[in-house]
Amino acid sequence: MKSDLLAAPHATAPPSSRRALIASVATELFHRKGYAATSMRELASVSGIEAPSLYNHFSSKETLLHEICFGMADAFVSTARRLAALDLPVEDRLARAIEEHLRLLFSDREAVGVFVNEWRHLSEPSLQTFKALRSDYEQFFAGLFQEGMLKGVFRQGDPLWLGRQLLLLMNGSIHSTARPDSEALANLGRRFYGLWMHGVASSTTQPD
Amino acid sequence: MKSDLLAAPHATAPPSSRRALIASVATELFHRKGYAATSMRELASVSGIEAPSLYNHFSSKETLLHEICFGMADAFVSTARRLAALDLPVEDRLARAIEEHLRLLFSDREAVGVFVNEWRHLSEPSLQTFKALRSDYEQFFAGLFQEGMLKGVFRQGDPLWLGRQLLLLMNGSIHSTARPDSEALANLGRRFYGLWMHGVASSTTQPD
DNA sequence: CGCGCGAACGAACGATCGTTCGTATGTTTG
DNA sequence: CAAACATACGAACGATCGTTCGTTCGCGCG
Repeated sequence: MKSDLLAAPHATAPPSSRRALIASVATELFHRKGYAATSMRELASVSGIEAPSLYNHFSSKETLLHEICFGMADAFVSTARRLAALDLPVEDRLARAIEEHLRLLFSDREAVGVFVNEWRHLSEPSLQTFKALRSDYEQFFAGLFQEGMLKGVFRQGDPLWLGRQLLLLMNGSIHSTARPDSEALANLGRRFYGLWMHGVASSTTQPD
Repeated sequence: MKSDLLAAPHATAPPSSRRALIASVATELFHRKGYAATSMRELASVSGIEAPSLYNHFSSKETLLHEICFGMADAFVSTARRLAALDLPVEDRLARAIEEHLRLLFSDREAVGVFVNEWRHLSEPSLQTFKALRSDYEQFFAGLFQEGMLKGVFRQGDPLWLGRQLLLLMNGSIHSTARPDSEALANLGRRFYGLWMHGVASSTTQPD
């Protein structure tokens, strides 16, 4: 196995090796048309290559999917591990988690799209492993809410539900067309944080 | 063979005609495996029929998808039209919209799953029409937020963004395993409304 | 120079795809 | 009873699927 170029957060930069080019094209096609609706021949054609040559770089179609999905999953989980170790008030850690999640999300939107929508086409045992990683990441967010509730910073509720909903919300942002620069990204993060913390009601109205 | 006798006392909603049974099975398969990954032969097999016989009821595979997607789209849009005509304070109309959206969502989760995830496999011109219906529905929610902002009930923000995010959030609920009864559904609606209105922060903390 | 090897290709494999055709079998209608 | 119709099926169509095979080409290295 060569270097894991998928982990590097460059979306548009031209990959050096042929292998990385194929992975990048596959990511785009899997995202736009779906895994099942993308054929190896089309992938080859867009890559400027013949279909059999693909198998000099990837042993199967599913290997491509595997690499994309687990590349993103590892990135998310390792980010979560890093954030969990931070010594900050829980609401600040939440803000950081939102910010980092969005940063990762926009570092390669197409890969995230595949990660979010196409993972179900993985076969066992990869599927099990993937779900476990996904659950880890959800648990990290759930843990933030749980801790915040214990400390009285957050209203009571189901922490796992809240974690999943927040992730759902952020992941939906990849559908917005504009590619945000780092400033716009920070703004988006504050927007999510504000919405999640205080909702849409004007501050004059009171909670029930 | 008269296998109709077996089809009578079936699982959730016993479809009267063969046509409805096929549509129901197609919905389940398209939802669980995806449109592209579902073959007509498998659909036939699960329906207890041979593949060519399907074409006595539906003229093509895409016709099935079309019927599922537009069936849900029409239901959502007509509900929105009904709600828009209601003479209620805007925040109450939002609560009702959330409630009705959830009700529709859980009335047929599999169809909603197809509606949300598989519409992109429609071909033109249906695809255009579908997107237009979808946009109508988003605009309805955006309109609620816009009106709420003008009246000072809601904090300032991008109404279309808020509308899309709220829909995204609710649509994600179909992944939860439990089938809620009408009381649990009402609770879920209040949960969404509360979260959306006031966020997760405990009421002692203040917005920035 | 010659040897090995990764990378590319044309051909083609067996499987499966969506769909059509001809036909058989009731059931309804005149 | 006969004509008409809806529904089912087996066979099979052409297309395309993921993948394998045998081969060739070009390059680095002894």
